[in-house]
Amino acid sequence: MGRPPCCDKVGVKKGPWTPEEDIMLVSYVQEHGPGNWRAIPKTTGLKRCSKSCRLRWTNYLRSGIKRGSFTDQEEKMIIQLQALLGNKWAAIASYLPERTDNDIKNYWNTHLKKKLKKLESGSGTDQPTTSHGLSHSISRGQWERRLQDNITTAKQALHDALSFENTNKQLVQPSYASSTENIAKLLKQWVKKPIKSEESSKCSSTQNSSSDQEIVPKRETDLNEAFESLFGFESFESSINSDDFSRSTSPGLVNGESELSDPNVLAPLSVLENWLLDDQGKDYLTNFSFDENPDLFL
DNA sequence: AACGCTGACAACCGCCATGTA
DNA sequence: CTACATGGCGGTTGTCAGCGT
Repeated sequence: MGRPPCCDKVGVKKGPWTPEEDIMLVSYVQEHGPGNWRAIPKTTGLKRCSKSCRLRWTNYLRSGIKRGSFTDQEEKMIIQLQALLGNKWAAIASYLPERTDNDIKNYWNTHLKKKLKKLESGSGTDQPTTSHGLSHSISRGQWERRLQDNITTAKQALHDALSFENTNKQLVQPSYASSTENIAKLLKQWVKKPIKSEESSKCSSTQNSSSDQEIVPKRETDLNEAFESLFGFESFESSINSDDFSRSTSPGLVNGESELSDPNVLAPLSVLENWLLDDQGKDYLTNFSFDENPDLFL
């Protein structure tokens, strides 16, 4: 007997989330906190399955999420961590607190994979590589130098990320404290898009006009009002336009909401951190035997 | 202008792990 | 111990905008 679906397929809406749905979800989380996703469709009337709600929240609505292009440092760190951990996107994301695993995964698949491939072919060597990005047919000296480079870069990136996390640990807040700002930001993007689909026109309850020029301002006004009434926004625009918007929230909160206040969850992948951050780690890696540590990367 | 192609990314699906009654 | 509910994760797909022809 297979597992039953997470929710009834009948009557469950799929596809892109509308601002109205986002507002419903955010208001639920504001009230009850994240978790108990199964209860959301029942209590809010949202026609989304619990899983979809959780994903929407963790990937787009929760606080501390940085959108937009990746910095060089982030990119470097992803490459290093991917080489170390493989496609463990959640683990990689735990070192990039402002990015979601989904974002990192997408970025890897769309950008970095190609970039690395290009670099690899551009180097002219075309040497086969292991799953950890190290070439099979290089001399021991070369291998060690490359290893040293990898370690140095990864150490630096990891150190930066961890110090960033640490500096923000004092600022522990409920993670949904600024999710209204997240949704406001999403909303702003949304109102810029002309209505194309039937879906979109349905979800915008008050409009039945035929041109974008009429639709957009009206929708913005309506939703703005809905927003203010829900969250008491004094200045909707100002929060949207805040440059440092995402950093002003609570970065460092990845999956859990009070995780950072829990000392027990501060050390993911501590073995890796040790060898990345301590000089002894280099020796550890050099002498490391996968045969003796079969479970480390599982 | 119309069409097809491609890239980017949001969202879904299926499986697995864990918690609980 | 077992069955079930729930959440988490990684892979994959669907959609849409931008671009070239």
